[in-house]
Amino acid sequence: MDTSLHIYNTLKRKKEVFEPINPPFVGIYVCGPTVYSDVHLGNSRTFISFDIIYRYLLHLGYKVRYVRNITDAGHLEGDRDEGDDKFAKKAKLEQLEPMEIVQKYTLGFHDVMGIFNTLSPSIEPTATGHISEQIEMIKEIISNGYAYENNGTVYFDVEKYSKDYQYGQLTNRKLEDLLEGTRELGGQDEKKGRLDFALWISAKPETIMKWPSPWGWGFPGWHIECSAMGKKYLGETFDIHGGGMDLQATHHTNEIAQSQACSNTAPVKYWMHTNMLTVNGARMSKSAGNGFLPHELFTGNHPLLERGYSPMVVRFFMAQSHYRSTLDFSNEALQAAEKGFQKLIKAGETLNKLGDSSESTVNIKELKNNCYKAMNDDFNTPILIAHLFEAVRIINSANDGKEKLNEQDLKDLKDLYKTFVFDVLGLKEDQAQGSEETGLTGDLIDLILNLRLDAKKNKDFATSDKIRDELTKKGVTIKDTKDGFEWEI
RNA sequence: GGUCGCGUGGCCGAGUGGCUAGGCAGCGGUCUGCAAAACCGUCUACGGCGGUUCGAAUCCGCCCGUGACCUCCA
Repeated sequence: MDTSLHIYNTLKRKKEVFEPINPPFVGIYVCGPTVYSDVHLGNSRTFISFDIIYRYLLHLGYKVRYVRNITDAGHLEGDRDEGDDKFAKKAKLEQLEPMEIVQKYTLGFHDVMGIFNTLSPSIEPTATGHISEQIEMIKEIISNGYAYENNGTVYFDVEKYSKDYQYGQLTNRKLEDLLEGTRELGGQDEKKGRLDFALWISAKPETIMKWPSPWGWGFPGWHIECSAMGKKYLGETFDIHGGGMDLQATHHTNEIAQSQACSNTAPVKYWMHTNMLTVNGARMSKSAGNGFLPHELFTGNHPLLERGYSPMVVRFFMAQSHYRSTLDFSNEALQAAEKGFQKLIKAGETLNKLGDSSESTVNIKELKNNCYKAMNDDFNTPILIAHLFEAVRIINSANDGKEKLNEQDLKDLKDLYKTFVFDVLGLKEDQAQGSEETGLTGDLIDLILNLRLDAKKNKDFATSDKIRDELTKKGVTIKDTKDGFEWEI
């Protein structure tokens, strides 16, 4: 059986065996957020997906350099390559400095990533911190003849480039088709070709964020930052480049073009794209106005939500679908995920209390192999989770005395949980709302439940049920066991 | 209009040319004073019409529906 890791490569439109360029090192670049507004849940999905990919690569023993940029300049609205970028516009709106906008939403982004238990990237470079690298790259592209300057703005010459390379290879599009689908030029445009995009944009007198360049004061185009920073930290050709599927046709296509035009090498060996989060079948996006913010989800403070869901439930919910599939968002689906997540975590707690047996009625080795098989097949987390629920069944059955686990089984199961549930899927126990209770409250609940136990022994069920009902109303869940009770808030 | 996808049981969501993922919900049972939890069993689907095949939900064709991208968006 082939046990090597397979990755679906957008460039080839098929799964390929993953062979790093310089093993054991792996370079991975993921397009990070544009920090001019709060990240919504759809954005989060991409970063959670790549967090699991990063974690699995680490688990396999690769020395991974994970680069995820922060776009803090140069991102224009619309297709007009003029005027202020998103940060300056937002700054005017909120009456702040552009860099205050950047700071505010960068911190917010990191906060959300922390809440979702994602690992920090190895390097998190910013566009504004790499202006000179971008300028150098643009100069190189111009001298290679694939870009031209007009009134202080530099455009990438797509038609020229297409004579030597395949421009639309990532999305399998032909130049003629692309040209057909593009709208007419506005008239006062300075571009030669309608597909040409800006590498450097000349500043207007009122532009706030601008830098000096060989072409005068200006700011970089959006696509060049990722090419420049990927090259700087991971080399001219690196292993994996990831991002959302919406970036495929434009951003990543242009990244490839820039790198080819600059260095005459393909920048990336494996392109990976995560699919969109949808709401009622339509893509969640900023512009559509159907975005959920993470904190709205946690608190339930949103018109479409009946109540809140914890960050780990959301993470589990996302891991239950494959990263290349769309995932639809609904109360019902979240509730199902919540139940499943709790079952998984509770079984993990039960596992720690199990005693071993001299015999074994289960096959943990096979289970473990199945888990690896699932992850090796293009990070198939839903299949992994299906296998983990087999572990749940085994644990709970053993707890009921219906399966027998020997010492090795217990060790292997604990190891399985640590590896896949916690290290790879990146799940952790939710902070129960009541976990910060003082010991006194817990003692009091124990006291009350001990009184209830006495009532039960005396067959005074009216009293025992009353106590249970009242405590349930207060949010304390009671489970009777053979000779006692368990409770949680 | 062009490119690329998708259509799976009540819901979410994998996968596969024959061996009926998984979670949630439902139903029946075991356990329990009753619950809860847990376990066992049950329900067993692949848009429509053709074709290839011993055999297709899985491959091919057509049709219908739906989505993404082609314009900023993870």
